[in-house]
Amino acid sequence: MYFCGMLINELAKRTGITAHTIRFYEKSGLIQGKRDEKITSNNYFHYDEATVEKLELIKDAKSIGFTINEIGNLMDAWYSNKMTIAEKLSVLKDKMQAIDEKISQLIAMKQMIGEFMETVENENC
Amino acid sequence: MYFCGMLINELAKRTGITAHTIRFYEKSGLIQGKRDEKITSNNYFHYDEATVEKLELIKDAKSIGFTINEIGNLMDAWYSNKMTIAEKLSVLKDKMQAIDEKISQLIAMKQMIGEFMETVENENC
DNA sequence: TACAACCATAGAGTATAGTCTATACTTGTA
DNA sequence: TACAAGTATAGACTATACTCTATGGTTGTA
Repeated sequence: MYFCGMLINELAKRTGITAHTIRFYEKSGLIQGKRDEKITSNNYFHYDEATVEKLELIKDAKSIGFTINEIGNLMDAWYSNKMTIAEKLSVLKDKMQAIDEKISQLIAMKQMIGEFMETVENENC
Repeated sequence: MYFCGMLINELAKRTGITAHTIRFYEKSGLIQGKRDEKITSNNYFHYDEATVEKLELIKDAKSIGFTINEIGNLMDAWYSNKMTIAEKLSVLKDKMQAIDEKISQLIAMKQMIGEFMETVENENC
């Protein structure tokens, strides 16, 4: 038995993301499995530990509202060699700013809701 | 000329939301225009200042990632009389918690990106 | 070697949140 | 009064992000 990384189902179990969704992410360019040229009987994709990490990053980024496209850019800055250091830093700085903006908006909304809760409480009197 | 509030196009101008999208929100139950029973020649909807405020709230809530459905619940707690004070407070508290969670996740992501920026910068050496 | 479990690909289907088109009636203005 | 501009409704269309089904081949185990 020859093993090079893991197949899609194990990756799914490891990350809690379904094989279907993993294939969707692969088609979207977020991750890339590798085919083993020494195996000719099938064309199964093999995934490494780095892919597990990438999928965790994708989960985190999605949960805070980044789109697949935005995550793709972030991943390029993170993992690929297609960008210069300056370009990478620029992408990362942009994301930082986007996050700061979101935090500000969330805090503003918290304030609004907090004020409204007081109003609602005083309806009692 | 008889005026009761504003028609959809003025509401659109006031809020920066297109008439199409406003109708979509109306169909989704987020806002409600009123028809003037004294006018029989048409069935135009009339909107008041409160609707302007609601649409601003919708914009804010959307920008921080709330869905139409979630915004609907929030608006019920905010404006409707269908809920008791305790129910309203419960909805608002839930939203507060959801926002706190999002803020935590955003801060965690900022940290990750920050650490990664340092790594990228050190690739220079 | 049967056969359940696994893999790949293509493409259909779903949910959310709009966005646009067509149709038809109403209003305001030159 | 013509006619451009505004309004309502229904329904088609788009984009995003999955999710599922169908089909056909491969692997592992009893």
